[in-house]
Formats: sequence, C-alpha cells, structure tokens
Amino acid sequence: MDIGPKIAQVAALVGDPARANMLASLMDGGALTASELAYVSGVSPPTASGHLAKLSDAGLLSLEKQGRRRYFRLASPLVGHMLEGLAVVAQDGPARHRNHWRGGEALRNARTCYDHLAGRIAIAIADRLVERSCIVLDEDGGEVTKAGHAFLERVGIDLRGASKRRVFCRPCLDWSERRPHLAGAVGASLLRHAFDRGWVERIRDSRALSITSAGKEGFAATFGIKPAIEEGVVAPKA
Amino acid sequence: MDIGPKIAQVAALVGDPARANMLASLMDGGALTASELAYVSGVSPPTASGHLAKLSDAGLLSLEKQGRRRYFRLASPLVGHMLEGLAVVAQDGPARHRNHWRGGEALRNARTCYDHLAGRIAIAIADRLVERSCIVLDEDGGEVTKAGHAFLERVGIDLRGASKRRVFCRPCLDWSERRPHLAGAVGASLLRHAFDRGWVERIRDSRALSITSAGKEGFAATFGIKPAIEEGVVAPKA
DNA sequence: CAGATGCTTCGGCCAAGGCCGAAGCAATTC
DNA sequence: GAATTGCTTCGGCCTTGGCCGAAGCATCTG
Repeated sequence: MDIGPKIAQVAALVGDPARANMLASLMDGGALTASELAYVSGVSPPTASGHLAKLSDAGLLSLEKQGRRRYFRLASPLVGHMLEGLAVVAQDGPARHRNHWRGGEALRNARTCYDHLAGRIAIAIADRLVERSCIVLDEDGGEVTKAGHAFLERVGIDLRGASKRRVFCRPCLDWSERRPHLAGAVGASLLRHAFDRGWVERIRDSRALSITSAGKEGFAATFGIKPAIEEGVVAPKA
Repeated sequence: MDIGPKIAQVAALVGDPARANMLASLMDGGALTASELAYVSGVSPPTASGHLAKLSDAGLLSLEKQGRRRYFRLASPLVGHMLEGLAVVAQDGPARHRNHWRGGEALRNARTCYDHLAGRIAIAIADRLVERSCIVLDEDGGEVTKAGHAFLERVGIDLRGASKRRVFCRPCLDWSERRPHLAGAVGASLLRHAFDRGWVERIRDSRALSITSAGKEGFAATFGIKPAIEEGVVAPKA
C-alpha cells in the first residue's frame, strides 16, 4: 500500500501551473514544440525546458526530434485519462458533490444510483443472482440468462417495457462498497418493484433509502437475503 | 481553455506526499478519523489537520462529525476515479507507454482499442450507424435495432457467436477524438470483419492500423464512409 | 565560415508552503 | 466540575523548488 507516494510524485508534477498548462494544451493529442509550450505556459524558455525535462523523465510526455525543434505530446492515452479525471474533479469541484454523503450509514446500506438500487443491499442481490446463475457479469457488461428471465418473471419483476432503448443489464461499480451492483433495465425494474411493494422508502430528500419491515421479508423471501443491516454508528475501518 | 490552472490546483493538492497517503488510504471508500489519517500519512496531528482542511475545502473529502471524532471519506466517486487515473500512470510510469505514439497520426486514424476498432474511422462508422438508426446509443449503453440487425447481417457481420457472455453493444469514449465509438460484441465483430476482409492491417507491433485500398472501398461500400485520411507527417497544431 | 534560430545548462535569487510544539476549543467521561 | 480525549489554531523555522538572465551547444541557412 505504498501507492500514495507514487501518486504524489505524478500529481506534484501536474500540480505546477506552468506544467499543467503545458499538459492541458496537449490534451487533444496534438504535438507542440518546446517554445510553443513555453509560450502557452507563460514562462521563459529556460524554465519551460526544465519543466519539459521533468515531464518527459516521468513518462508523461514523449519527445520527437525534428531538425532543431522538439515536439512534445502526451506519452499515452493513460495520461490523457488521468488529466480528464483531474479536470472533472477540478471543474465542478466543491459545489456538485457536497452533501453527497449526508445520511451516512443509511446511504451505504441502500440508496438510489440514478434509477436503480445501490448500496449493500444491491450488492447482495447481485451476488445472489449471479450465484443462482440468473445473470452473468463481466467487466464490460452483463446478461440475463434463460433461468434468470424465468426467475424474474416468477417473482413478478417486469422487464418487458424496459428492454427497448436501454442496455438490458449492466454492472455498475458501487462506490461505497467497491463491488458491482445491477444497473440498466434490470436494475431499474428491480428498484421500481421494490418501491411498488413498499420494500423501501426514501429518506428525507436524500438518495438514501430505508428498508421497511415488509422489505426485510420481501428481500429475504424473494432473493434469500437477510438485510443484515445494523442501523448503528459508522464503523471505523481497522 | 484555462482548464490548466484548475487542474494544477487539484493536482498540487494531491501532490503532497502526506495528502496523497491520506487519499490513498481512503480509496477503498472507507472512512477514517483525523488521527488515523495523521498516522497513515506520517505527520503530526496539527499538520494533518491543516492538510485535511485543504482537502475538504477543495471538495475532495467530505466530513462527518461524530461525537468528538471527525470521519473523512472521499467526497465522491469522481475523486476515486481521478486517483485511480493517477495511480495507473504512476504505476507503470515511464516504462510501459514509451513509444506509444510512434506512428503518430496513423494511430489517430485507426487503431485497436482492446478487441475493437478505434480512431477516426471507428467514430465515422458509429456515426453512420446511428444516423441510419441501426444502433441507439445513450450514456450507459447501446442497443442494436431491428433494422441494425438486418443491416449487419446483410453486410456479413456475424453477431451470433458473440452475444453470449458479453454486453452486446457499448459506446467507448475515443481518447484521441473525444467521441464515442463502438465497443462490446458489435465492436469486436466489426474489427474481426475488417481483418477478415483485409480492410485493415497492423502497423509494425503497435496498436495502429493501416487502411488498405481494399479497406477504403470496403468501408465506403458498406458504411458510406470515405476514410479521408491523409498519411502525411505529424502535423504540428497551430 | 558566419549568422540565425531553437533549446539546454548554470548560478543565484526568492517566495511558497510543509513541519512541529505549545496552547486553545470542544465533546465525553467520571 | 475536573480530567481526558480528539482536533484545530498560532507562531516561527527551514527546505523545496520555481524563476530568470547569461552563456553554451546544436542545427539549419546563406
């Protein structure tokens, strides 16, 4: 677990305004010369040269000599993705994801994730469905098996209306638990089903859901899941 | 285009070793107290407190008070993704993606992206298929329409074998062009089809593909696309 | 060869920011 | 109310690292 220092090294590199400007102006995949980069980053050529050396040494930029010029570009798509990640967080920074975790533990147990169910309960459901061969998941998609269709129909989860425009079954990485849960049409139907039966209720105006006593029975009967969900305090990790 | 400075601000925050250690130990989605974070980051509580204040102010961490402790966790999945991006680049740093862009312009025209086609040609194909209502894409999935099945079958693209375990049709953000192209079973079939017909060939041992003259005809006849692709030198941008 | 252009290296200046100990709040326990 | 625990604020020290001008290579042009 000494990934931290490595991350810091890269981030520190990107963390200088001059270097960040250089990288940002290369994000479209184009190539620029050392002097052009000095200009866009607002520093003198000597300073830019130093920065470029650091970025190249770290493997963030690749260099192509052409006569007396040197063209720099991002060393790989990975670098581009990393910058995008930073840009996204930088863009809607504090504003958008404030209060994301209000509701604390309740949010980890059960919540909505767009139009489907997320949190521990959702993962438990996904696990059981996989275990019973009702669905198959891999890293870029999922599918409902024949047995799965039969099962879902038997328990009264309606899939017909949903299958038109949306991907049928998709895993969605659960942030709080870092395990996949079900998204896509199947995930959406499941949530609707749970609402219809009164298994879950919205808490205040957050994304958190509370599992009703009817829900406890319902989830247990339908999927064989005990929502073993202590209300209590947030448990610190170690 | 002053995204640069914003990126720098966030990156600088992550660029300090103590802060990076804190973030890294929160990457699993758990919550830790201020003192625990001070310990994992190897600094004194006062110092840690300062760091945590900065991270919270910037919206990277969210805070939950509980009695006299303060639990910190990543403020949103976005932050987690950003850190993952940094980790990936930090991990296989200089070594793995050297020479990644050798072949330069060719790579932007056509390349493989895992098992499917990417680059300008792939985007053009995706655009045409959407235009003709052969497929429908939205942000979390895609689907082949009835007309699309008919079309693909008519031109001889085999989908039957593929549809078992994998998601059928999925958009994949093209890094060099920032537009979606087709992944999933459909994307893979398309690439196989192009190889089988000799439309594309691998360039050296890179991911770049060259479009053969048969390919130019084939893509044009099948999808109505002119691969308007100048070979030329690496073009500097402005 | 001389001159221009593109880039890098060197040396020295300077501000930003990380670090800690001491002291100050706040919440809990007895 | 006193003692304990958890965290933050304050003040002062000191290293890190960005910055530039001058000078030095390298490459192309005439």
